[in-house]
Amino acid sequence: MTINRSPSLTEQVKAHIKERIVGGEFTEGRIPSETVLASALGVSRTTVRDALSRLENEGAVVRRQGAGTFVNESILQIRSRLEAIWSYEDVLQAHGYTPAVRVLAVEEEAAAEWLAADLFLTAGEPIVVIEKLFLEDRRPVVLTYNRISAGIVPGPVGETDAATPIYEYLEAAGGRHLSYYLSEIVPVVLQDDLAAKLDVVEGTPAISFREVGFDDDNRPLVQATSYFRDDLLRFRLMRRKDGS
Amino acid sequence: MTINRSPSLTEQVKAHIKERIVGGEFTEGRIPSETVLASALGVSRTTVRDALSRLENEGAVVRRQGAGTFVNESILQIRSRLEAIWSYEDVLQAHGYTPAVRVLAVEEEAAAEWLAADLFLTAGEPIVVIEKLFLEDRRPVVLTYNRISAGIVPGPVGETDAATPIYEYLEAAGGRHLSYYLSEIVPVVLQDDLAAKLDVVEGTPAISFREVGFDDDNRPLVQATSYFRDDLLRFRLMRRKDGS
DNA sequence: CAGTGGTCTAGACCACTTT
DNA sequence: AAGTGGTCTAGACCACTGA
Repeated sequence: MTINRSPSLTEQVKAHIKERIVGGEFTEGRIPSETVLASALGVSRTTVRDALSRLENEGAVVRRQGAGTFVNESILQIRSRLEAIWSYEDVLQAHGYTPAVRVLAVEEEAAAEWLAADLFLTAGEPIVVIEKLFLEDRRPVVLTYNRISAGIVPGPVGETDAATPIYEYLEAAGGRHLSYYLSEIVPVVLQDDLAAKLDVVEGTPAISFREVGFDDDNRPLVQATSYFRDDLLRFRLMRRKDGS
Repeated sequence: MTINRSPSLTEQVKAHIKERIVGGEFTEGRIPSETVLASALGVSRTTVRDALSRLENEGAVVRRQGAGTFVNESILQIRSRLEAIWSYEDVLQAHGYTPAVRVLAVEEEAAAEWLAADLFLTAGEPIVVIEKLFLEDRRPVVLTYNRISAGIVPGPVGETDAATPIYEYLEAAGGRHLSYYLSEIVPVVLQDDLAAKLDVVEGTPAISFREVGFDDDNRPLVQATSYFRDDLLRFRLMRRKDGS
């Protein structure tokens, strides 16, 4: 491991430790002490602590005062961690599928009441709706509707634009950085249209996300509604006592 | 604000800032700079940074290099943040309900195959199942099944034991500290028994959690399955780019 | 009691945003 | 150019765990 700046030392140390973790180097789950790591890597203990804190936040390790720092085996298995999902293609890939995207529709509409409220617009303003289907090989897994104010992406939205992940597109076309989603988890029963598009029998229960994506300044950028095939993709989550 | 140890300085600084946030003191959303806070509170900048980091992890504030630290208004509204939920009574209270718990059953059973796998037992070992219903005034909102190895709580489980939050009970009766849950989010359609207990018409879609609670040593303590009335309690979540 | 992580300080420099 | 958060150091002491 060669140490230089950018990415930061802390980030490099974090990556280094993570590598050793996934490499299975710490067989009993115990990670070397902070002092040992610091002197081995030639950095201060503070830097090592910073790196370990970030790994702890991700759930990769657990620290116990007086005892040591340990690998969190159970969390490493999870491939679809709800908090960490940003690209459905990545998620499908992590599940061993060969993902594909199909753009079903790109339409301009007038913002409905509820949508206007979500996006801080006034009802009737023009918005763009992108309807996409994510597939593993041939079977549909996720159906998404992204709704963006036409003011954010002035040009017409092409098919290839629509096919790129929404946060990339917002960055490229709108120059806006998608920072976080506020998501609502809603149970639904798939009927008619939705059942047909996801290729399931009518009446199949499914999870639906209704979420709003914000930029760094807490301004809403996009409203998204998604539907998932529970038999092909099931979400997991770590809930910790501290609430992080 | 008087500063003394225990809780730690950092924790006190964090609490202090949080108070001022919820008190609406930072009207434009801007929090004083780290240097200003440090000298005003008579602590080092490191301590202030530590406190702010924790607030950032909770989603309460956002930091932007070169610009400042800002209150995250949107997250403060959320009353049922999925990651932070540990007691359904607290959640119901936060929604303005008057919560109540009703213990429907406490039974001893032999562990089924799937449960044994979840709890690292062998099939057939004795387990205790606690069935509880959480109500707001008179309407049922949450139905939970907690399954614990009988070896963890050797004594018989009384009605009042069962009524206490599961993590408190495990602490008191079993001397085990519940550290985190690994949860699976499953869509279901409420039928028969479940529909009756939650007082909804058959065929109502609902969210269900299937989760396993672990202690600090990554040992499974309890398996829980829960069902929610979507019309009375809907879960929300912040999904950030970094993945924490 | 030795070793671990937790807290805290004071100070330096850097990267970035804003004016 | 001034001010902000981001990184990093070296060192001290404390709280806790485990042998």
